Amino acid sequence: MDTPEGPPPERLRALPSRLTNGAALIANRIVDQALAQAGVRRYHYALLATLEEYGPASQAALGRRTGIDRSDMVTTVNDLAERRLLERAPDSEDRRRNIITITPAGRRQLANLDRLLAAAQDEYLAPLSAADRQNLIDLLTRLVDHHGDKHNQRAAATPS
Amino acid sequence: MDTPEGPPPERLRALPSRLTNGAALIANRIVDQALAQAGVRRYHYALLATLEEYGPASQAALGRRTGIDRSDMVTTVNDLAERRLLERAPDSEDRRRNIITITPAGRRQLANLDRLLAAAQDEYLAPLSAADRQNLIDLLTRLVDHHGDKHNQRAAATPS
DNA sequence: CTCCAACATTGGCATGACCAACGTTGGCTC
DNA sequence: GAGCCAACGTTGGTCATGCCAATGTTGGAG
Repeated sequence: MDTPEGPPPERLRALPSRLTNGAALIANRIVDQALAQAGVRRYHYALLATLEEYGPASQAALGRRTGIDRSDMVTTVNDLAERRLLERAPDSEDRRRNIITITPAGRRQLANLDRLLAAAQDEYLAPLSAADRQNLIDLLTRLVDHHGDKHNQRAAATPS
Repeated sequence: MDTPEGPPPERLRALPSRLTNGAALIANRIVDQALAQAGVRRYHYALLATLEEYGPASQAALGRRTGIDRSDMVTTVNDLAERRLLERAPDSEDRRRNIITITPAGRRQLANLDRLLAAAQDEYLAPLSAADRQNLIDLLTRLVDHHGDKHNQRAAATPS
């Protein structure tokens, strides 16, 4: 028949911000789907990965490192604590704090998630060669670093 | 104390999906802020730009070209019609359709938005050279194209 | 004339990324 | 010590985005 649709307008296709957002949509969809196989969402993975990498920490500190808001951190910790993937214990030295510790089960789940996530990255980056992928990572890293992690750049530039 | 925080874990920093998402967050924030100066959001710009580029069309067709969902299109058209930036008229030849047409005021606003948006892109891409920018655009375009616009690839690959 | 497809519209939903307020606790300064 | 401010965890919101489902209408194909 005729041509019911045309492709998106050039004006929009050329917009870097729009391209970035489109790619993010795709990446997030793939990643979410992968993590969903383990009944987990992105926040959960980020938290577990940070815990294993840095060791036990307070919720606030974890929030700063992952970029997760304090309030969202509460929910995330709740979820994972229910499943015994981590433990929340009051800090004896500072009773304002909860010390979050990853459990052995948490580590096992994390290993599983790493596997799922690696496959997801691969699917996302499928059309790119290894060199292209590194190139993309470099470019995006420069963008992200330049704009300081969100609007959180307090400790980033200000020594004290 | 000194620095209670460390940077985000390497595991997360290296994740392309996460980098992409981070960049998208930044880009969207900058763009939203720019468009807000004209009291407009991304959907509004996308619609106006598509209208000027392709001429009058039905809401459904515009939705397909912009990637805006039909239901969201209704709201977007409502917004812009209220401000007389476009006109919604029933199609005399197919009474199911509304033909959306950009107005002169709409074109003027669009020109204004283009200006704001160009500045926003520039801010977003600030740390990258011209070559880097083109490189990034190419890479992202390949990603987006490969994954077919979202999960909409009905006409894209499937004949019938 | 029937049946199905496309359309516009309403209403909803989940998520992500936020912000504000609260009560508690720690640490600092007077 | 008393008072004050900062940090903490928690609750309870907000807002836009990207979606999906159901409805009623209209067109067109058979």
